[in-house]
Amino acid sequence: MHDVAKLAGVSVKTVSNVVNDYPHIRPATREKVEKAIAELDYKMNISARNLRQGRTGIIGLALPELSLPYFAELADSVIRAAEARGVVVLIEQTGADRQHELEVLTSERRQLTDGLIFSPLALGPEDTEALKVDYPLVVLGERIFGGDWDHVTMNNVEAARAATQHLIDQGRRRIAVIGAHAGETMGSAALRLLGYQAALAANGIPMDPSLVVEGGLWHRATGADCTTRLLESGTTVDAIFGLNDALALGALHTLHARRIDVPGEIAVIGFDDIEDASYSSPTLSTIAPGREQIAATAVEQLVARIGGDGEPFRRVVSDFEVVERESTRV
Amino acid sequence: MHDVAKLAGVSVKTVSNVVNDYPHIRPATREKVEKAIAELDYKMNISARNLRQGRTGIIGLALPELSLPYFAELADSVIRAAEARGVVVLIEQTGADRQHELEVLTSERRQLTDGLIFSPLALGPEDTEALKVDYPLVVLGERIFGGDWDHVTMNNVEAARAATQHLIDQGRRRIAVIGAHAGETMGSAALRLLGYQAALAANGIPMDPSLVVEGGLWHRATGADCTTRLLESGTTVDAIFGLNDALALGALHTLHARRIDVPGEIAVIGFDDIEDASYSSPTLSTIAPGREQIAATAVEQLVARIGGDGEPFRRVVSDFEVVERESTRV
DNA sequence: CGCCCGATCTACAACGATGCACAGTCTATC
DNA sequence: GATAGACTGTGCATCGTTGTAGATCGGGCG
Repeated sequence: MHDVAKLAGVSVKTVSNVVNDYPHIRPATREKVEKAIAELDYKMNISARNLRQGRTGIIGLALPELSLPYFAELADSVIRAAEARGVVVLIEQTGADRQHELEVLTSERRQLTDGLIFSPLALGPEDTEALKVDYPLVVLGERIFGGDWDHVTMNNVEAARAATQHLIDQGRRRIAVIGAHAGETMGSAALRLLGYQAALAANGIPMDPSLVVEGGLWHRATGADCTTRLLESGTTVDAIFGLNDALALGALHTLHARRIDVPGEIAVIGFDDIEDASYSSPTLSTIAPGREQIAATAVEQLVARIGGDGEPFRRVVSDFEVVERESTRV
Repeated sequence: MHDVAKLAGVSVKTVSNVVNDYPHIRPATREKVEKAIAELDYKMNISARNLRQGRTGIIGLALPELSLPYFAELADSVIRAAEARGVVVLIEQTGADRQHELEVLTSERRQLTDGLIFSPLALGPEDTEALKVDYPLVVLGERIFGGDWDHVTMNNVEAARAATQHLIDQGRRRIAVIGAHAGETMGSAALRLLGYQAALAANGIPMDPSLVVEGGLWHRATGADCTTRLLESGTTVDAIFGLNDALALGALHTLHARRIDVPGEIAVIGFDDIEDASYSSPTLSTIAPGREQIAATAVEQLVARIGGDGEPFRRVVSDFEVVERESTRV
């Protein structure tokens, strides 16, 4: 910048003013400076600006792991949304481990980022305190509610109810759920299960515990495994609601292996609308949770906070949609 | 740091020396300083250190898009490998657009990263010059060869030959390829096609142009579309080699929709071994390209360069493996 | 006993940008 | 014609850290 100033015959500060679009500069001066910048191929030193301004232009995104398609697609959307606002994204993987999730909040890396978008999977209501941090934070998902931070989430209960209702509308009555988490009162599993129960109740269908299958990590392998256990339990089933798409895809896998017709014998619906859902065999009906909307809202909110927005903390609930595909099409 | 120094009764520089493990410090002094650090909960200002040292501890990872499972899984591996070496990863998506890929190389963001791991998909040999950059760069993939940079790649020709040979070993003779790129001489498409041709030649099977189906982007939709065109062309087919897994999964989708038995009528093999391949119906045979190894090697090499390694540029070729699953199991 | 050397610590000047206060130079306005 | 107020541009201090050179102190050695 010093060299540019010398070449243009102005002060260093004027060069700074030009690159920062300070309004009161004569066109002639601006032109001189810009010419000098071009001639020397000058690039601003970001580290210096960061030091001076106390900002880095980087936001953190903490999620379980990118191998899970839902999070990969979420990261994709977040990166795009961030780009549109001129910030870049540093991704950290927590592996859905509670300790690791807590570390992310206080890690040295928080120094490097202006704020954090955090999608916890292992934290619970007992970790509320840990989320009271002194930097801008936007929390995604349903693990923890009502704290002093911004929250972008979706209406899990309503969406799960809609998914279940969709199956009921097709005449299914023995609807199993796979991927439940016993004892959980918060979190996607609990909320989606609530929606499932609400739909049954609304239609006067009794809830049968043998149709609720526990399953820890929401991977395909878990879905496949849950389905095997379900079928081998001998209970009657005419539909399966996978609490996410990976589980549902795992279910399709098991059903296919056992030559059970989908949706003829058993209909299947998932949750998340990951890309795979459109390409499985049969294609998977699911809930589209408004991923783009969640990402855009989260980034927008975070950037506003970084910019000093002092509004009260907000909770944004995104829209969802039932997507009907082959796995439930009669 | 100033406050810590005052509290500990030493100079600022001594505090700096302590946190940087400078060897010549009396244990008593070190202890005093560490106590002060703990008491004040002091955290180093990374921006200031970055400015002073001209390093950020961040490496860039430029790839087409995270929605593509192969790249999501690659990013996952790269982030883990980077973490093991104490650096963090900034991901940039190029959308497989040539212009965008060129921009990534000169972007202002390169200031923020100490080096770049770059997986181009649209660049070609004519862009060799653009890759001659003044920061550490490790290139992944097969788009461009033999330049002045480090390269981590896999043996595409051999792997594709092995995949094809696997089909031939099962008695298949009318083996189609989907996802070919006409006119390309470099890049995964061209190399894998070479391997395919080599396998046919080695087994005395004539190459039939009607079995080579063009397809631009290697998405599932493309694979589904290619397969439809292939089947409607009326040519005889008893196996399909998808140049990547997404294409092969798309093919499975179309075959399923048309009620064509896999592998009974048509066997299918892919390339990449993404997680989906284990959970499709039927499960997909494929080539496992040693993703972890590629990621680890790339990060290791980049970090070495950043550390000032001045060795000649290296080209590392990773191992691969044929993974047999249901889609080719007789 | 004096000198040299290593261990230990300190002062100062950077790294490259920007906020602030201030000095001129020009318009409007009365 | 004087004066307030907007335009333009400058110099200096400063963000928090580390490299460099140098000060101080003991101990070993000839």
